[in-house]
Amino acid sequence: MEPKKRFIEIVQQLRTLIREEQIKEGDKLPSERVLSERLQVGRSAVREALRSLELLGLIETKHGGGTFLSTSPQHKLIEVLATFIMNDKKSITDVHATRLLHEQEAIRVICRNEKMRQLPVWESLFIRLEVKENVVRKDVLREIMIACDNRLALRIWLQLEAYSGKPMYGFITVQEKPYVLTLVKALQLGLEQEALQAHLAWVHHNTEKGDKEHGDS
Amino acid sequence: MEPKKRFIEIVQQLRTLIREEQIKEGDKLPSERVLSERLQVGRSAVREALRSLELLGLIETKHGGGTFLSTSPQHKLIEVLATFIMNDKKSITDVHATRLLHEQEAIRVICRNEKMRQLPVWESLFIRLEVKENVVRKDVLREIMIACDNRLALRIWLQLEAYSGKPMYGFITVQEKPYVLTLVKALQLGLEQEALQAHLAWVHHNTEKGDKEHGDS
DNA sequence: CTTTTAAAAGTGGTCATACCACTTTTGGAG
DNA sequence: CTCCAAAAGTGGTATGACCACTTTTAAAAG
Repeated sequence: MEPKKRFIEIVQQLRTLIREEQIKEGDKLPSERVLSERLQVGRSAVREALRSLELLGLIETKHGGGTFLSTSPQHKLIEVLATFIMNDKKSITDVHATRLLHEQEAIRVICRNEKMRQLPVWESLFIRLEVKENVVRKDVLREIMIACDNRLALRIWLQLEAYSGKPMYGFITVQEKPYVLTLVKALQLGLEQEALQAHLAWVHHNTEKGDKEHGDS
Repeated sequence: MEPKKRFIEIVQQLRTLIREEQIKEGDKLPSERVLSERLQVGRSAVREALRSLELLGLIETKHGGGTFLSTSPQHKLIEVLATFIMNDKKSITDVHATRLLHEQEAIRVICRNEKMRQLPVWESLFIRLEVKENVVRKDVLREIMIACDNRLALRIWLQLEAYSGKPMYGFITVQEKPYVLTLVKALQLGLEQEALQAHLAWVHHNTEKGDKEHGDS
């Protein structure tokens, strides 16, 4: 085997430390200076490892505040990829297509798995939609990605989602609500084709119209 | 907008520099010291940007040799992800499932696109397989991923593939050749279901038997 | 006592320097 | 010309010093 990169080792050590220290999501990590002493490496080496984790959205850093385990992953990964290898408009298309790809597969997986279909989250979503509560688009899709139980795919999707921009953060409008309701219902019943179709129709509806609203900062 | 992270800016500057300097894949980039002077930032800042690009497989660094634009992307991304957020055996399962997901979608896209189906690469592959030439498994799948023309998905797949390990680098055996031939032929003819099925059967065949051979270092 | 506010300590961000390990280039010996 | 050792170049790491910003602390004001 080729010799491991240094910062990969440090990442592994950080992982062990986090587990031993029982550091949970949102908690503060030891400072860079403390870490460099604990791990017996220079601060610059620690920073390179932390930078990698930040790029993947696994940690968040606040200037002057500290380093924290991420709660809701904010990555920079796709942003770097996009600015670096993609020049033209095709970047947006690719991100969109790749995101859709993951969502469609998740729907397939869920439809074919009885336990996933019976998760209470679907009933909960259905009620929230029917009761005219404002539901953010992203939330529905995130639940789907979470349900299909592939943490790696979830990570990738979260990164794609964050780069998809504002439309994902908008509320579900009255016009598009039928698509979502159909999607959720079809998911519960395991109607794969219907669910896939509803999802596509929904996404298509959103991309046709240029929504500008978005929920939170 | 929130103020951009420093290393993101530097990544963009690097991109501009690479374009202006006409640096192509495989070419050497200016040294870290030169870059830090050209961009008027510290060497550590340059290194953080370069580390990000390396993590994404966009550049390769050789200790004592220099920094080069990647020809065939070498990740580290999935490795970091896997070692950090995945503890148990499920990591391997997730990587595998996610890779399959991308391959299946690529097959669907190709089958539904006439131009992609008519690419000469399929005929070429078919001949190479029939003539008993040794063909590496990874190569077939990579051609498929390339053909479907989603650079982002291709990047992600390449990273997943690299983490999938040795089986991908093995040669296609006589036993599994029928699956591959069926897959390629079905691709050309646009027989979506048959292609998907052949692909699954092939992968299943490979994961059942534990191949140890692998082609190059 | 509580509230307010300014100083101090802590932390990430950046730069500069020095040194090490390794590779590439160079130039002289044969 | 070939071969090989020295020199130069380059990435890798550690250290120290600042800066900008946040959090904590403690003194001052009410």
